[in-house]
Amino acid sequence: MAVVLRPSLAMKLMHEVSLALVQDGEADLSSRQLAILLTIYLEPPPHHVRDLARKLGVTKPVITRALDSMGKLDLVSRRRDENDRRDVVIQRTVAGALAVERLGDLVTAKAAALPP
Amino acid sequence: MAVVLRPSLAMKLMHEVSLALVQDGEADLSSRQLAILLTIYLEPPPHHVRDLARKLGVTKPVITRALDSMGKLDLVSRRRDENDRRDVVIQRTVAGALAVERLGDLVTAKAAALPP
DNA sequence: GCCGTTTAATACGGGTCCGTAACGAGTTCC
DNA sequence: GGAACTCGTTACGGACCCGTATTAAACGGC
Repeated sequence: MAVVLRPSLAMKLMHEVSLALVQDGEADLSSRQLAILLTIYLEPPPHHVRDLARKLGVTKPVITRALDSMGKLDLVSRRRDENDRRDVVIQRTVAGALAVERLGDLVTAKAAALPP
Repeated sequence: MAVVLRPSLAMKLMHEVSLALVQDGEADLSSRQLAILLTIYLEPPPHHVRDLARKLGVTKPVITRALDSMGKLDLVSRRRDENDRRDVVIQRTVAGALAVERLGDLVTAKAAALPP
């Protein structure tokens, strides 16, 4: 079995988390950027633009631009694949790993503070 | 006690939920809009523009515009307060309640499917 | 070597959202 | 009744994101 979470508590949790993310005004990631970031850090590498586009059901330019934005924030980085130089391998960064870890801690804390 | 959720599981949960929201391509709400929507539906009324702006730490035009957008989607509605006609009271709608409920069900389902 | 395929990136036009500033309507206090 | 204030909205210029279409580089079969 896994995590037991009634819908009313799930909504409360989403509320607390979304409020906290908006209030600190830090990240400012779009929902797609967040989905991309979490995929990169939670699923096993290697990650390519085409895979992310297919997985999220969006076009490749969406991924390219999101990587540009998150790259500026040092949340991800890119490297040419030397075996097939058409490919770009998306890599994790220390700052990105920290940001994902902080998000996990935030959700955990909000979940622990929920009423019974 | 409340919901026990290790950080690694919390991140997995966020990942699943954000992926599902992006993939179905339905709602397309910004993070601020989501925070506003959940506040309206999970905290006791009445809700006013100024309160939401203060709670989220954003300016009032942000709230006005978010209510415009979500009003077009029939997720919220507005009404003048007859006691003080400067005030606008933000009201829930059936479609909005359904959307919030669906989100709660989604999070619940993803949580239940998490590994132990 | 050549041509078709695949990859990521870029150009473009359109839409949305932002914060600051200004605004009109309504209330309060004297 | 008039000044000061509060409330929500709108105007504006700038930034970001989107999907389609196009591009340039690289690969692979022949």
